[in-house]
Amino acid sequence: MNWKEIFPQFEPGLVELIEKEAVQRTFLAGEIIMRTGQYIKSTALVLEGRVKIYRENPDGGEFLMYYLGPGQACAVTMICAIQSQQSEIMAKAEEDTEVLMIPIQLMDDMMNKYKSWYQFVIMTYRNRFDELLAVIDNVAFRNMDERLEFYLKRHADASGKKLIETSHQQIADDLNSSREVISRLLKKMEQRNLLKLHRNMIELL
Amino acid sequence: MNWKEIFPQFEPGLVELIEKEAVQRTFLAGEIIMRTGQYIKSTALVLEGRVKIYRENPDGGEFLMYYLGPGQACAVTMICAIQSQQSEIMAKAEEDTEVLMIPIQLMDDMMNKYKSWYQFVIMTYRNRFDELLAVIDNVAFRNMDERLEFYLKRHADASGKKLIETSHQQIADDLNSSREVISRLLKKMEQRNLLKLHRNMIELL
DNA sequence: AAGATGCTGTGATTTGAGTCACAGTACAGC
DNA sequence: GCTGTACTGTGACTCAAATCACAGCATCTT
Repeated sequence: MNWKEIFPQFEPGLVELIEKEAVQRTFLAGEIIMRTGQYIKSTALVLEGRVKIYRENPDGGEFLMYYLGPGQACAVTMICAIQSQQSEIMAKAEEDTEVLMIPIQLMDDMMNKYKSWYQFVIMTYRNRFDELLAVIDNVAFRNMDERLEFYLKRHADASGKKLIETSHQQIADDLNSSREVISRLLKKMEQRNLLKLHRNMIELL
Repeated sequence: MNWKEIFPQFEPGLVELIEKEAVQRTFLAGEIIMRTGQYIKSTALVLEGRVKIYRENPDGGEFLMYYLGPGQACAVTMICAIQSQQSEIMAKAEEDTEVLMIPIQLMDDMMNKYKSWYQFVIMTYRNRFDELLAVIDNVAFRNMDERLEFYLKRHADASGKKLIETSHQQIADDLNSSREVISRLLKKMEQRNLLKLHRNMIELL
């Protein structure tokens, strides 16, 4: 997988620098990329696969914030990286995932020298900020059924598939709800012909 | 009110530029500084007073995200400013408030030229991001009583006073709850000797 | 002073969602 | 095949919070 095709907007000097200094790394599905409280030493750009950014709650739930796909980067990593601070969130590979790790020491210099990097960082901030706003909207204003619909839609968008391979329990964790509630709501959606339920799989219609 | 004392970290060249190009403006308590969907033409730095950043919900509530005090700036304004995009949030003066308005055309240049500005912007991003994470934690994981306690504490911190001058209805709006629920919870807190209730005023103990 | 308006307190009821209990089903491994 | 494990479906119950209904107060207006 050639990262230059995924980030075509980067200017030549920047490409060279990344070529020289960055490390490409693979995470297997389920592997934790970053955990709460961990110190950050590099910024991660996603090349392939899907990364789940979530917040761990006191009693074990994994409250989903958003997914990162190819061409995206974690805003938290960037901000933390710049100030070498601790992260407040968890990142996990949902599928086998390739990332490009850029050491934080380079960040300052890159921001100053390469306009295309600077713009990429700003765009990343804005997009992640907007995603957080959407999450807040959902938990603050919507009922579980609406949140579930939103969740399924986003999952499909992020993976590009109509088939969502996951258990009801996993969805409940992501939404900080309970399995029974999700099962019931899914059943209702099936009756409304919005989807079809299978074992470990939901088929959107 | 001299803004240079509030932003002592700004370097001389930057101070000069702001002196020349920025406009100082006063908003009266209750005045809307920015509304959802509005196009942004300048970034606002708070000099004095307090600005409430909130999200309007479909049926009229004002869901509180955070307050901005002297020395702080709105991250959303900055991000939107840089890309001249629409805002997703509302900003309102909670008290009479002085702000310094910096035209967006200058942003790019300032980011490139002045390290102190660049650092200020990055710091602002990070702080606001963290506040949003805290908001998500609260609505996702906490019950109303805990959220109310957090709300009162934050209000006191932001205003620097032990007296919170507001109605139960206003608190309910900020937390996207209902007046009766808040009244009852406040009563319970009063019985636990955490505060004392007055008309349009809550006294923290 | 009388009335109007807005704020607060409190019971009764409803509702969305979480919890408990348990049954049925699909699949993996032996 | 049989068996254990993980996933799913459903009824019954509980609980937090929203809603409804109203009454008492404080403050302002005229």
